Amino acid sequence: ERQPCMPMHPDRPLVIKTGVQFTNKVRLLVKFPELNYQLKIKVCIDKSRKFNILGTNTKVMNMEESNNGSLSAEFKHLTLREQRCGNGGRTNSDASLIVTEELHLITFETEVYHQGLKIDLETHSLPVVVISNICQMPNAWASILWYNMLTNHPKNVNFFTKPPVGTWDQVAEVLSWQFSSTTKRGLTIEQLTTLAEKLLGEMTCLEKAMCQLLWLSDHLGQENMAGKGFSFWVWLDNIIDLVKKYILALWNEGYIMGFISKERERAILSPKPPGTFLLRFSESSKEGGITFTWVEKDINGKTQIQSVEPYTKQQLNSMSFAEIIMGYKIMDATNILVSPLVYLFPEIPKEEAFGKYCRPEAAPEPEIGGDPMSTIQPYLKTKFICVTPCPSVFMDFPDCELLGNTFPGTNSGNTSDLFPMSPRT
Amino acid sequence: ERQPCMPMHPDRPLVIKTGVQFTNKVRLLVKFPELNYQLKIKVCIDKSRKFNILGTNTKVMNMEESNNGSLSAEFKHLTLREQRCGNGGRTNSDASLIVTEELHLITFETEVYHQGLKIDLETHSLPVVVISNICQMPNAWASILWYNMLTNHPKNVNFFTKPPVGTWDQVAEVLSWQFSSTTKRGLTIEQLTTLAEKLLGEMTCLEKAMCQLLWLSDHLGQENMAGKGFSFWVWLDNIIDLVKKYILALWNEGYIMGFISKERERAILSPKPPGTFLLRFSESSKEGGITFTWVEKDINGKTQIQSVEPYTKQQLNSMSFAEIIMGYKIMDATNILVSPLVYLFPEIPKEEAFGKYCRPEAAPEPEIGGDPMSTIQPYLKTKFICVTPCPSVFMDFPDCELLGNTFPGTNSGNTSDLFPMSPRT
DNA sequence: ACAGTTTCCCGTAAATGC
DNA sequence: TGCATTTACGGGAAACTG
Repeated sequence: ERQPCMPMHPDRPLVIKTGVQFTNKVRLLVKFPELNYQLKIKVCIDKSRKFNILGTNTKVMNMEESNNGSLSAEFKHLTLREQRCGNGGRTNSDASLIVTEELHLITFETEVYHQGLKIDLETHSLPVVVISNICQMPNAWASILWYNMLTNHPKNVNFFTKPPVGTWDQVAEVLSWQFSSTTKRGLTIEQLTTLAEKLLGEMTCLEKAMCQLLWLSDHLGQENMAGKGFSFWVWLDNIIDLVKKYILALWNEGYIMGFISKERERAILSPKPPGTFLLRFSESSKEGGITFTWVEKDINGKTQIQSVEPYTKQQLNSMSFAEIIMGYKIMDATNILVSPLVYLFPEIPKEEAFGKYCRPEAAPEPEIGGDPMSTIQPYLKTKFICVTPCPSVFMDFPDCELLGNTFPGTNSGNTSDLFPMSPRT
Repeated sequence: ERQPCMPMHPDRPLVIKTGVQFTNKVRLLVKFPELNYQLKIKVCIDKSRKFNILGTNTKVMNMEESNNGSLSAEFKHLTLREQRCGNGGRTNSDASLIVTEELHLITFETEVYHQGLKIDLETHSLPVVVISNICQMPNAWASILWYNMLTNHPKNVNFFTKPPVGTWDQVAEVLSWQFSSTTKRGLTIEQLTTLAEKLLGEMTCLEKAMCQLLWLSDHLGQENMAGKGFSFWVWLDNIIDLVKKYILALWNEGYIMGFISKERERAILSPKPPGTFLLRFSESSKEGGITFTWVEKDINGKTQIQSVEPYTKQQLNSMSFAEIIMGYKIMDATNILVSPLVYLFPEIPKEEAFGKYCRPEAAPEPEIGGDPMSTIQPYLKTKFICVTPCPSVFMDFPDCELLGNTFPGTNSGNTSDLFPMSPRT
């Protein structure tokens, strides 16, 4: 017998969320056709924390048509439920570990009778991490990656009590794979270098290659994320999610530089003509944001590097990023809108890069079912244009006062209705 | 003994969703202090469809401190689960009714021994509707409203096999109450009249008052909603939800006319000066939308009535409606933005009405943690401005072609990344 | 008090049943 | 096949619990 597989989240095997169905399969590697329908397999989970497996947890092995007659048993619709003991609380034997570093084994047990002799057989999955909420996925998945990157041991559930260090090369490969496995593009050397600086701090390339990375609670954890209260993995996962759900085509095209430090950004943009811009991810936002940075000349002819506040999934829901780029305008003192974005770095005209990803402008057209006799106009189509007003034109928004009060958080919506500011008199 | 109460959704008692906790309470109206801790109550549900009650379903009555010593038992953390029978399928005795019209009774049973005589006592809740998904709530709640509007019968579970008709006056009161019970404002006569026209078609006021409304499958159901595939109740519920979550303050102020026909809108706006506008709900969108309609003069001096495509919750998430109103612009042929909105009907300057609900403009400010030595600019704040470009300036968006292809649905997001249009050559 | 963790449950999407 | 209904589960928020 041998290693079973453990799909759940399609892209995140070996992480199981309580209450969510998972599937797994055992195969008998040695062929014993005569045992067809003879082996009854039982799935269990280790007892370090008390989980119950719900669903049909015993099954008889049978021959796979597809796989040249080897015996297998597939368990579907299994779920895990934590058994809170009477007095409550976690029944964790190793309370020193946080949940996402706690490793568990799914075991498969059976008995074979051979020449009157009972033989107990047992095999198990690779270590799995059990989570209770999807928000634990990024860290759980990081644990799976770290384990499989650094050991071939099939069942070292105490791996994280003393996690081994990894080299930057190993980490870089794994990071790039997070992108290449779910999009058409992995990470470039430049992108990886930016991430390395984030994780390792400033050092030379040679040093980086030699450097050994520590696990979560150290370099990859909260501490190195400048006390922002979320781990590197959470930050990166949200970016991967942003890429997959909102800007996949642009990412696949290679239009998104993404990971680039502000210093390097300035260095490569400064020599470029005004209007040259690049796209990069927000470094500070946990939820994953993307922004553009461009070169322009100020009134004195001095080169300026500008960025807009990063766009989040929230905003990308009502407008695609390509459309935001194409439509973005700066409002000048005479209320004229001009786009500061002309060439995607190095020198691709923005229309060439993003035009094809914009939906066509809808021409005004009578509303369906509208009364042809009436002269009521059809609905006017609205374009949300992202505009950055120049300070000199704030007077165009008469009642919106110009306060120093900057609230850098994202636009959280409806609170202004619930907590109206006091009216001015 | 008497009627228990049945909270679940705070505002929607008597609707229970399977798998969601609910609470109920029985009180003994006659005082028998000597029975304290003597009466064991059991909760059950009728057997018309087979539901199981999960949770602690027996409890002993005890004295309430708060309620001058009457006996009561409160059941918390109860949930309902449908027991699918072996062969699958609904075990509904009355298959003619749709789920949201199927009424069930929660019963409370107990036994009293009095002078050696066993007395079975039983009471029950008002009829409840059991749903399995929250999307069934609007129709389920409508059933509860209809039942309680038209009968005092405590347990007529077959009510909807032959639902009685209601008068418009009754319906109007209930509709208004849907607003007044969760906001500070019910419906005006004008708003109710619009709804009446929607439900009853064109008729005089006198006729309306006399008119009797039929239940769901007839006037209040899909049919009268012009084959749009959703019931009046779903439409109205989404509007109530929109009001509560996104425009509560504006609603409470009475700024939202909301329910007004396009004809009446034209009639009241036409005599008004250009720039006069009103706010009304979308009539065609299931998800609840709100738009503004204004008067303007075209180049020939002719009065025009214009509306924008309604804003949905999706869009109101990233920008409050007050801000949308304040910022909305029409782009003229010279790229100048002008606001067509000046006076909220009848003649309230828009700044006076909506200014206080706009968040203050944030002045540009260095990013926290930014390097003071560098000349990298802080993030520029973005304002999403809703702009309606005039046809003559479509050339300002060079690669967004002007096609006749109008897609009236809401902006569903990221599809443009997944299904890019083919590039032009 | 507080942080790590789990539970609750809406709302969308998919699956299922009739 | 199509429609009615249920199930699945991510994600935000509240509740829990040492």
